[in-house]
Amino acid sequence: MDTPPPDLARLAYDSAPTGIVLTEQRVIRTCNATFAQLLGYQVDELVGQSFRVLYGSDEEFEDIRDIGLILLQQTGQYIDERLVRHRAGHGIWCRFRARTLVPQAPLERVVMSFAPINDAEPITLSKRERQVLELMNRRLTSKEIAKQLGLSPRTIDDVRSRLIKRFGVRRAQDLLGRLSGRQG
Amino acid sequence: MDTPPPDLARLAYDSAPTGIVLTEQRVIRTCNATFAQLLGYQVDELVGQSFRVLYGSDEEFEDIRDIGLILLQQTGQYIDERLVRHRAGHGIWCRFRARTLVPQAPLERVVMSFAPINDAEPITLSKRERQVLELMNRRLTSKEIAKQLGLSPRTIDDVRSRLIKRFGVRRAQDLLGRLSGRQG
DNA sequence: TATCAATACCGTATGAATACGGCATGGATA
DNA sequence: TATCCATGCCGTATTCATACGGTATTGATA
Repeated sequence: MDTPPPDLARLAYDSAPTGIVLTEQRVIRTCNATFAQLLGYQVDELVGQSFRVLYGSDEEFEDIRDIGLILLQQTGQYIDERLVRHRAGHGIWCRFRARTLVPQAPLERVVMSFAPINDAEPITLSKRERQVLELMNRRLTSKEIAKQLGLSPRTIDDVRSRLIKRFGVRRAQDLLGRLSGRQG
Repeated sequence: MDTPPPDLARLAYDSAPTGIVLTEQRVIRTCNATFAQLLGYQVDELVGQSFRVLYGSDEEFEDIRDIGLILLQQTGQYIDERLVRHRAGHGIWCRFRARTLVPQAPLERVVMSFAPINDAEPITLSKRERQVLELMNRRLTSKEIAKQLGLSPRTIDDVRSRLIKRFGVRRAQDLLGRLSGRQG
């Protein structure tokens, strides 16, 4: 093709599956379309706004003695689940991640992501299931996995058959194809 | 200041807390720095690569009879948890989201996000806890919340006191400030 | 053929989360 | 003062996930 290449990074940013926002001193400097749409706004309605608009009314917005801020300072990032307010008034539960670009002054410049929590996610694994699948992925047998995790081989079989039933596949191996392999 | 403004959208994209990738026909066209770093690469090592590099070795990469692909076609998006392979060989469990930009041909252009799953996330709420917190956020009393959810008022108290203990706050109201209010 | 792995189906025991009850206390407010 | 609400502490019952045991079947493979 001879058409100029589109700005794919910009496209990826705007249509990312999670909302992304960059704030400076709590003021929104940029956000992607996904984020604006999530909350019922247009991007240009949000840019320049205080982050406060996303939250419940009369919280003491300046109170910063907060777990989040401390972790942000110490580790550079912070994760939780939080309720953000849609323009229409209702709340939306999101998995929230924040990363500061200036650890010395955590709020100076922060990039955040918001992913709506779907209470009926079709695919959710327990910690144990993830452990077993990871070792299955390395072609270990039940016995070997059991030894690694300090469990009975029988228990590994349990985990496997649970997964088989839950996801309706024939062999647990299929899950590896499904969860780690193809598509997308 | 007189310095030209930085490209904040670009900055937000690259330093977003979640990895973001755009593929065309399974070939990576762009990804952010977070994604590359998550897997142990430089961005320019990944651009142009087949998405296959991220996954286990000899999976039949072309087999597309997949839950994911069907949902991607039907709903435009797909979410699961999956294991991606770090350059160093070990697996990383990620919460995976895909959104296709061309529903008629789902793989034509896909934007995905990868957020590492931390098994010891300090803040995780159950569905019930989210429901109760959301209604608390609207200043409803236990009785009112109970009526809304079809539960005993006593049970709402339970949920509240569980939350109070778990997060070490004095009043459940504090959680609203913490989970929905300040910071970031 | 003999062996081993994965699967299927039969159990049981434990622990955690959830839902509920009673009751006592402290604080706000009508 | 009387009432209502949130909280704390004492219970109990149910459900589900997890972990484990035995045993039988199938399929690959040494």
